[in-house]
Amino acid sequence: MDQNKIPQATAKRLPLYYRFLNNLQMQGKTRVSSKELSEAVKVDSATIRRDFSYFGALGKKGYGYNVEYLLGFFRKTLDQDELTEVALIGVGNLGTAFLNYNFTKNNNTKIMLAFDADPEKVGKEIGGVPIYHIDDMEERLGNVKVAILTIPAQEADRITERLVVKGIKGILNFTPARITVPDDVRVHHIDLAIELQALVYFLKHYPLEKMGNEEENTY
Amino acid sequence: MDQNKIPQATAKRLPLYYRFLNNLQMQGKTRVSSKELSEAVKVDSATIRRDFSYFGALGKKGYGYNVEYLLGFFRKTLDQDELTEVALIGVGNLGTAFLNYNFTKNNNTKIMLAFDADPEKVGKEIGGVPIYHIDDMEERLGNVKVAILTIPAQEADRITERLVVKGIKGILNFTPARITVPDDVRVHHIDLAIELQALVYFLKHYPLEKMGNEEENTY
DNA sequence: ATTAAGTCGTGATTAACTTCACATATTCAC
DNA sequence: GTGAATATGTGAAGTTAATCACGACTTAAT
Ligand SMILES: NC(=O)c1ccc[n+]([C@@H]2O[C@H](COP(=O)([O-])OP(=O)(O)OC[C@H]3O[C@@H](n4cnc5c(N)ncnc54)[C@H](O)[C@@H]3O)[C@@H](O)[C@H]2O)c1
Ligand SMILES: NC(=O)c1ccc[n+]([C@@H]2O[C@H](COP(=O)([O-])OP(=O)(O)OC[C@H]3O[C@@H](n4cnc5c(N)ncnc54)[C@H](O)[C@@H]3O)[C@@H](O)[C@H]2O)c1
Repeated sequence: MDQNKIPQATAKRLPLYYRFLNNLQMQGKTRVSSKELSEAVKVDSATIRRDFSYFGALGKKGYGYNVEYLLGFFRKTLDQDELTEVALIGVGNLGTAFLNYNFTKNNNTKIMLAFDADPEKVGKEIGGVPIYHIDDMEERLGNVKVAILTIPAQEADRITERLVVKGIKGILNFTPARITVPDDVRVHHIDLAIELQALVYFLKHYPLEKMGNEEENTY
Repeated sequence: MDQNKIPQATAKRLPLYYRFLNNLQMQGKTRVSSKELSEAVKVDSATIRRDFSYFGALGKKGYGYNVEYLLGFFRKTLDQDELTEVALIGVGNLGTAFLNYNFTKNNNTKIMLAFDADPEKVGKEIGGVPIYHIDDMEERLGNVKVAILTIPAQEADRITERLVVKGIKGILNFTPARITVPDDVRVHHIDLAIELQALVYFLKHYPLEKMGNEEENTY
């Protein structure tokens, strides 16, 4: 691909920058510095300049960055004009929340369909998204390449296997199960129970100083 | 604190190890190697051995680790016997999901109370957790030190300010807002829209190889 | 007792990312 | 114009974490 040299850490921050630049533009601001951006998104200003520099010289010394220009640049870079269709598997507590939300704000992703094993749920719609039976998954999935997994952990391996066979390439996994996939399938785990436990652990074992800020408090 | 030298990356994996060791014990296994663990939690076996080694020599060469012993050790290290009380702010789509779930499995954290601004919700219970009005937050919060934030983004700064004044030390922030806190308060951002966008970005710009696995597919 | 297989713990290395610090360029007020 | 203020882009240094690779020890089988 074009820019394979961009660090993954940078790539993960791009949507954040993009979102904030959109806010700025809606407020009518035409210009922004890395320092301003830094305060808003809580990322060190040097890191922001470094991140931007991977794409070339986007700013002007002594001036900063032009919001309009930067926004246009990121719109292209982040493929904001192409819609990526997503499937959601498991319409329980979490799945329902995601369907209602559906990542509507300024996004290039949309949950198009959902699956569940519960006949009570099948046939209904939530947030405009139709819910089909899990048995019909293969025939309904079509060309969708990204799935959100919000089923019970013990179902995760079986369903993942089926998703992979059907050609899914990206999975956002909310189950505690560490699923096994071939090398060409990307899985991002979001393990909410662990996030909470880790936060508690850090609070007890890594106390922060009121002043001094040696230790960063977000990461 | 006792073990301030443990890398943050290691600390974040501890709950994961702990959970899997629990599973092993329930299956009646008495012994486990770093290789087996590695396959289950998808962390390199050398990394696992290094992680454990920060706590001393927990294993035996040629044998592996004793499940019972390791589990006992981590129970203490992760303070699994102390309950950390948590408050949830904003009982909407996400908040409701968390209340129903309430991190019940083998956990040392519990959502004790919730707050919302909507009079329809106030006075009810979800998953056994009482919902109070946000106006009563200060008087109800008591000594709770950890909060989960699931309110609309534009409310985030105002509520955060109040939480900080009341003495909250850890916030799990699900809003897209990058909240501002003093140095002694720890915030973990979980930005679900960005996680999805980042996954899509990686799929398009960092294609993985079917074989070879140069690039790790989870992180 | 000897040997082969298994596994840990860790020094050394490599890799990824962040932050410092400053030369350089631009803007703005007067 | 001129000078002060501003802010980028980046080489260099620093930080953190992942991985390699192997000596040392354990187990179990013959
Ligand atoms: N809700 C939370 O706050 C929370 C927090 C942390 C982790 N999780 C994890 O997220 C996952 C979902 O959690 P939840 O609270 O939404 O659970 P849930 O039980 O409310 O929902 C699971 C849904 O999956 C459906 N399902 C079951 N088997 C299925 C199958 N084979 N195919 C398709 N659908 C199937 C069920 O009918 C149900 O609707 C779980 O793995 C859970 O551990 C949830
Ligand atoms: N639901 C999702 O899938 C999802 C995904 C990504 C991000 N988020 C973010 O998570 C947050 C919550 O999302 P949601 O879908 O649950 O929203 P929601 O609108 O369903 O719920 C928000 C809740 O907060 C309450 N509230 C509003 N102002 C309040 C105040 N001042 N004090 C206390 N309570 C107040 C509302 O009454 C409502 O119950 C939002 O910031 C959203 O951007 C949600």
